[in-house]
Amino acid sequence: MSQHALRGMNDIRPPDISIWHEVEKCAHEIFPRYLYQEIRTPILEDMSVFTRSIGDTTNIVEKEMYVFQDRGGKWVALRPEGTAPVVRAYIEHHGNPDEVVRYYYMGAMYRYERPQQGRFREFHQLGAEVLGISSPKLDAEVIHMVDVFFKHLGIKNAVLEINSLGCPICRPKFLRAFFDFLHKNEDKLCSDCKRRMEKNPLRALDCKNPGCDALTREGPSIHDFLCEDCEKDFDTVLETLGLLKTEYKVNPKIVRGLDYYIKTTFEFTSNALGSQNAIAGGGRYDGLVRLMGGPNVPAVGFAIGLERLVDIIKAERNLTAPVLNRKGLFFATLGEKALQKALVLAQQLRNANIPVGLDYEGKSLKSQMRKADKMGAEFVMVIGDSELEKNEAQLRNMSSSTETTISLDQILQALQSIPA
RNA sequence: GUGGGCGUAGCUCAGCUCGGUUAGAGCGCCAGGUUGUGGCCCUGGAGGUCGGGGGUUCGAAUCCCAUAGCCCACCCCA
Repeated sequence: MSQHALRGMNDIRPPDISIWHEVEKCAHEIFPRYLYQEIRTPILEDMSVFTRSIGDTTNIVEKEMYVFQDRGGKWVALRPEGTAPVVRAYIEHHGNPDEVVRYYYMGAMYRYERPQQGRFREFHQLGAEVLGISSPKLDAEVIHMVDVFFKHLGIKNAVLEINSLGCPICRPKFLRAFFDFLHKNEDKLCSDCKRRMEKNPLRALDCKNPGCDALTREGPSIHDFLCEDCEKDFDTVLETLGLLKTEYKVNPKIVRGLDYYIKTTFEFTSNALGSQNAIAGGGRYDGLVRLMGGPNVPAVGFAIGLERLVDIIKAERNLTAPVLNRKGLFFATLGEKALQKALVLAQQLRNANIPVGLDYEGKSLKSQMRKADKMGAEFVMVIGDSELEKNEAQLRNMSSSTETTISLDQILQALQSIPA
């Protein structure tokens, strides 16, 4: 244990890596159907990209960001989330606010937190942002796309919860009423919520303490304070979700941890995880582009937590044992000449997209057969002196344990003529 | 930042309560059993500063202390 990856940072290796590949492939397949294009932004940004956007009093900015000065003295930060960098890139490259831009991204994010199940200091998000459309129908379509993505991966127990946080016009009225309510009932609140009351009262909605939970359910609801626009838009979102057959649960307690969200907010949760049960979250953030120095452009986005997603996929699949289907070929050679011949033939097969293994050290045939079996080869080609003389080899089918003699010049044809 | 749990082979763990000869098992890995044939089986082998450090003791994986780490939960979030 002399060297260890940093706390909260993990190596992603086989066999898990294949699930990651699957998830990535699925994203590249589905998101472009909705006209999203991939964007890759730097992992490191000027610190202000995040402090200005996420909100000074959020946990992320207050104590979770990896921040340091580079050698030139500039304050930089490892990105703790994906939206702000995408917005920064949007402002940098797109001058026309009438243009609709749709981006998706995936990559590592960093937050200095205490690790626990489903939460790490380096984690990966798959997200998307749409800039330039204010219609709530888009909100619904974005959410629907996430749902489609999950279904495509075979995820069954993801639940969508949705809410409206109101806008800068109506939210302050609610906040005042809610604060008054908390203040009146201060003696019933847990110590954490007493603290939250002053700083960020909305957070009390999120409290899992049974007493606070029951209390805030009795209190004023954001939905009684929504202005006409917000209420109409929220109805449209729900209506459109119905149209698209996406099941949802309205939950007035969905409060997001970043300050820039307005109106529609949503989370997908799963009971297959531990206490970190959110697998995706997002919402509308119409004011952010302006706030970051760009034009006044409406926007919607979301992010999916990939570690958690992979966890769920593993949990849901664990019931069925994986089936090993053999593929590829292993050259079992006897003698230096045969090995040389195999090295050359191996390249031909690899060029034809066939996985090929061989032994370089002149091990016993038994040993080579074991290697072939372990790599999961469908065929083994045995080449020895007698075969070399006749320019042929024994082709062994590892599933049926049958062997045929084939010409060394016709390996490719022979392999390709066998139905997979 | 707060609380609880855990550290012995690549992996999963036994041994620790009641300190005592070369620290074990299963799986995995390598080799042999058939000097030209895999899986099953049999035999053998490699692999461990018992997290690192300090202390008690004739003697510490085992008892004590303090450290770094891992896990889980709170906080918060993906």
